[in-house]
Amino acid sequence: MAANSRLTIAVHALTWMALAERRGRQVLTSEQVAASVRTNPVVVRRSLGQLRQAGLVTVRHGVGAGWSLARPPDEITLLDVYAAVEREPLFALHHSEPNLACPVGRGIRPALGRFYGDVDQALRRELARTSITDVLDETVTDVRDETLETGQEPGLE
Amino acid sequence: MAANSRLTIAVHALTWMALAERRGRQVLTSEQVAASVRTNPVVVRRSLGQLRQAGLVTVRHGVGAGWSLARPPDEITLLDVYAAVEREPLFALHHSEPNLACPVGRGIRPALGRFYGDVDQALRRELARTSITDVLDETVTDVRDETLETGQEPGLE
DNA sequence: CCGGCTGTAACAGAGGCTGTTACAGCGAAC
DNA sequence: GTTCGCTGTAACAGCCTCTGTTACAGCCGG
Repeated sequence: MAANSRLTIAVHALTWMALAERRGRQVLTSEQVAASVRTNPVVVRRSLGQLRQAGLVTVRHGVGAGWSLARPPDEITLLDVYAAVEREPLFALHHSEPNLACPVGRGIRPALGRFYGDVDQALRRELARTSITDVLDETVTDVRDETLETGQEPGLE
Repeated sequence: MAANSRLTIAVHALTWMALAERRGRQVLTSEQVAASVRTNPVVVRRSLGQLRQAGLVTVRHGVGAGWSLARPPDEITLLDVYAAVEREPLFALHHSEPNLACPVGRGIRPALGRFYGDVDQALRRELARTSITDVLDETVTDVRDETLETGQEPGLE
């Protein structure tokens, strides 16, 4: 278990929802998504819950409940997903306050904050360049020949 | 304790070494650096050890031992420090293999790997734009009036 | 040889993430 | 209104990372 795979889980879920939508299935349950990601349905619900709070997906309760995309998948970018799922800044400043008697200790936090802000902006600009549709197209490109043309269903049910 | 502050610690250490160098002190001990960062000397040695492996600093043993910059500080970029200090990729892929019976499960990992690679490149491009000298100048700008002109020493000894 | 500092192992505490169980709540369908 | 399936969420365990700390061997200039 290394870094944090929340962005991957969320994008995987959205990508599969986009594929299902293309095939006319508008609603998926957390269990169906979990079958593709191969994790526990609760993990998927936690992830989709964050996406719901960000307005990227909608949920229906009651019998026949499940999740749907709230927007066309080409209007959902990786930046939207990242912002919904990651709260911590990319780089943390000092955990304990540095020595304010030292010029570096006193001045480095605002300075680093500015540079880190620039890096964060660059990261977000790049994330905004890719949509869920882009991910889906790139994903199925790799498997089109083996699977899609045989009409296989998108995942276990 | 939130995210990871290793980049901050390493940049802080290098920035202070650059300031000390400007003032004619070529060698600093881990304890002197730790006094500015306000952490344990072992933490500093761990961090500087990674920078040494990356060729950014040199170390002297024996009496009068300590650390020096291996290159002029304007030739050390935040990317150099980042590469020396961070090993994990920015975003992790799935911990357990997704369901290969699903087209998304099968194709999404290489697809995401490509998009994540683009993001990583953008991040590194931005990090490469800033040098330790830039950080030092930005840092002392904030405190020049209060401290530098009074000739105060850079940190506790 | 001495003394000071590095290099590194070992360990503890805190916290995050994933995975899991359990259960209350909701609402469409009947 | 009842039923039933799924959501929403709490609670917990296991694992891992990071920071901080102690301890100690190794190195080398004087």
